[in-house]
Amino acid sequence: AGRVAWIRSTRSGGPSQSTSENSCGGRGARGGGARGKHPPHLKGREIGLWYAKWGGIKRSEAERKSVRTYVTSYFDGDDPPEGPQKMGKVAEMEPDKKQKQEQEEEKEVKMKAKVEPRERDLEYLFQDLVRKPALDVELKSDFQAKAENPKYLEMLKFRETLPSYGMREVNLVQASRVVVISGETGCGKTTQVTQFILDDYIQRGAGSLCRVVCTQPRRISAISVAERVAAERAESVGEGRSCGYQIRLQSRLPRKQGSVLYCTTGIILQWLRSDPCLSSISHLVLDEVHERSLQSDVLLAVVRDLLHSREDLKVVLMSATLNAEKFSKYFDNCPMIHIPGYTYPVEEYLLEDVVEMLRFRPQHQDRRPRFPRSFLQNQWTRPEKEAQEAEYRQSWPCFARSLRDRFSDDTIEALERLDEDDKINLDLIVALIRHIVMNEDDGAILVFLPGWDNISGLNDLLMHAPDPVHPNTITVDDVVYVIDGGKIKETHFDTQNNISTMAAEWVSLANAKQRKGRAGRVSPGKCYHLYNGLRASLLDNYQLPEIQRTPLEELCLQIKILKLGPIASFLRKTLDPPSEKAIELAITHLKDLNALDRSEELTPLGFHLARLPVEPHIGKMILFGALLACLDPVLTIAASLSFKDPFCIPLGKEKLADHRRKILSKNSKSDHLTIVNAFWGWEDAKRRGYKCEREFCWDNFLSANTLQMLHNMKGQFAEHLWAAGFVRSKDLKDSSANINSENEKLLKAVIVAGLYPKVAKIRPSLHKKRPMPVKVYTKADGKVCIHPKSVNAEETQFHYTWLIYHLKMRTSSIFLYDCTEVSPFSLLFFGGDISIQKDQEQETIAVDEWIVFQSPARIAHLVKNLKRELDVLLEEKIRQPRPVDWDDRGSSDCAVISAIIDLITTTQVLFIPPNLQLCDLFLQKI
DNA sequence: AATAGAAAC
Repeated sequence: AGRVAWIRSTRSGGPSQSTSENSCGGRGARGGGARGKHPPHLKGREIGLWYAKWGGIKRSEAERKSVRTYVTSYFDGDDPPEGPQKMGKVAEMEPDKKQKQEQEEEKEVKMKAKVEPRERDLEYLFQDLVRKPALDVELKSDFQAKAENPKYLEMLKFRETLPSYGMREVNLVQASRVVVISGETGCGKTTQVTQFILDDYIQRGAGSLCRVVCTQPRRISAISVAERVAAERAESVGEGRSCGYQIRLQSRLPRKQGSVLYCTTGIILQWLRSDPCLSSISHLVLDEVHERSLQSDVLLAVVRDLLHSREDLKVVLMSATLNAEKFSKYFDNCPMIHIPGYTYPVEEYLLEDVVEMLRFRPQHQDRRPRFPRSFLQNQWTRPEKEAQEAEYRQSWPCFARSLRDRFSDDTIEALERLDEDDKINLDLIVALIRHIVMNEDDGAILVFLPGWDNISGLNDLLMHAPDPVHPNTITVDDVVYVIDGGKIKETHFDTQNNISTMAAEWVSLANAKQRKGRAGRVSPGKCYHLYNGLRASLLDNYQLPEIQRTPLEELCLQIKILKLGPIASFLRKTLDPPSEKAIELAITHLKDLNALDRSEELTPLGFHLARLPVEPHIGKMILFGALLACLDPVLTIAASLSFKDPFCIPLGKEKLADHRRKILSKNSKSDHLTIVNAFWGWEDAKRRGYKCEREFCWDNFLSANTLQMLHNMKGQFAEHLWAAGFVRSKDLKDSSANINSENEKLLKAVIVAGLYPKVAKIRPSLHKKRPMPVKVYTKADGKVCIHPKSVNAEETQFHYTWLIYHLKMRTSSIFLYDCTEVSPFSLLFFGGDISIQKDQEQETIAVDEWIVFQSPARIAHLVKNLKRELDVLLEEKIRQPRPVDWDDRGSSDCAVISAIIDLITTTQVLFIPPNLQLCDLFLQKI
């Protein structure tokens, strides 16, 4: 033994990886241009509808109109299928206004109707699984030919050793509409079940009737499983083959009939928008349902309803063994198949065993006076956890007594001491690693720790340890020893205080089992759990499902656009529904955002927000970026907020990385603009060649992979905006969409437009001589902290007293993870409702009665009027998406928007009373 | 003065 590595614990227990192979064009397989082919921006059902109209199928005028209306619900206008409407046509379209209005009304009706009869008539267009006898024959003979293929046979020899292989005869999948297959990692169910289904059809000469889609929770697994399956079939992945994959922005699609597609769960949820019956799928296999991801829980609920209308659809749920029954019950006690897993035996040890074996005696970590445990504990402990802790403390004396006949008194005392401290004892882990290195056989050691601070701490300890044990890279197959720290970081959503939280919690039994399994992949192994027997007996079987731990805004919009019925009644149908309070909070929030109206229907804004693959706030920012012609940088910010920022902070280089970020911020006092600067820098470096790119990333602690992913996501957003009619070109660099892209103040205003009301107030430090960090407050939480990773964390000088942020989370305190300093004007024009007050000789203007500025009433009224005009204009733009015509300075849109942009851009301070110049500016612009 | 993980036609 001599190698050790740790990984941040995750629900799935695996080290995180991300791929972002170049996928410019992701869906590029569909080249446009060829005459008679659908335009490339159409997707799913829209393609079918396009062919229905343009592909020569004859239909009556009335039907044609209805089809068109459906399409126009997103692709507004009567333009030729080559692209979105051209601006030059606007004038000619004027007389059509009345017709447009009718279409609007018809759309309303359609959005409310659950199943539109005419839509059902069109269903056959998507019923792609029409039997093709020639294909059946071809597939069958191909399959028979494989029996001679040495590569295939060699693979088959391996496949036959998998536990799953034994179940290929059990054709319950065909006999029952829903089946739960349970089995542990390594039994091969993910790769084999899909193939058994497909090969069964092929052998029966019905290959063309089979299209298996298998969902995966992670992008990485969708790709690697697809590649594995293709290899087992002695094929390559993709085009025209029997196996392929699709993930966001990247796909290698197999032939449509007689094939297996591996995709991420989100892809299927997107498919449902254009094809609510999944009519082209014969078999839907949902893998890893036991992980209880938000998306898989939602898809389960959708599929359960779908089974009423799709009598021919077969559904397979694949789960770990522990809770397979729960899924069977959810699907009307459907049959279950269990596949025994084969792994090498792993010996398990609990904390008492480890302490006794090492004769470990904890040192007091420091000389701090010891506070009672209850005081040290997180002050926001949830009630369930509180009850569990009470039970633990109550049972401890009895448990300690039971240890006496097997363990020494010193060990029991050590256990009590370890218990006083809520933290993971790193000295114990070092001692255990040393023990394994000295006394056990060779093999890699994998340590599960809940967070960065433990990892960094253990790294330091090991680097300075006298024995030659240093962290190293290991592979899955190297692992023989697993040290399970027993904790896992979990986010929750605290509905009481309306805030997301993250804290280290005890693992679940499922987590512990998964971690243990890592030790027995290639040989017998050992697993050391760093919690005692009493704790082990109190662990939950599973973590709470994600749907109960997360804010629900985005999901609510999805439910609306998928027309799954009233939000609350749909959510109540899920396997473990979220609390009524959480649902209510999300709906209220969406109403405040003007995404839902009073009867919980999508507003025009809500409709566009639901179509964009981002959270509603970020979606709003994207729309404003398009309308205010600063598209490119705003898309960078949006992509980064909805994925992750591109910065890396390597162990031990935190200070340097902070410093480089600060330089990239160019004194903008904005994390968001820092990302924009980094992205532009990267694009520039990339243009100068691969070496420059690498150097730029290295120097600035940037991840090229993440940047590439952000780039691809930006392209996807731009495509959406173009398809919806908000911009003229698909190209996000198009000059008409970027007139204001260099305008820092306007960019900040657009960030406000998107993220409002996530606002914090800065209270400048009063020490004029010695600059002190500022104090920051929010309306709902009182004092909060700027996260140390933010470029504003140590900032002492601000121009304004307001910050806008996106992510706020309660960990050790409440942190704003990202923020941008913003001006009063941006809050006035892009924030909430304005009110004007006059009390005690003081005239003020306030946004949502919290953000208050002093202002002469005359100016306040001007601001309020201008804001009202802006709101009307923006609403109109969103209801009928059209790019702003920046060339026509006389048009009313241009005048109002230009006035506001001028104000935001040119005015340093709002109130220099009495500011005649400012008034003139208003009057002139209005 | 601190950084669980995953995901979108």
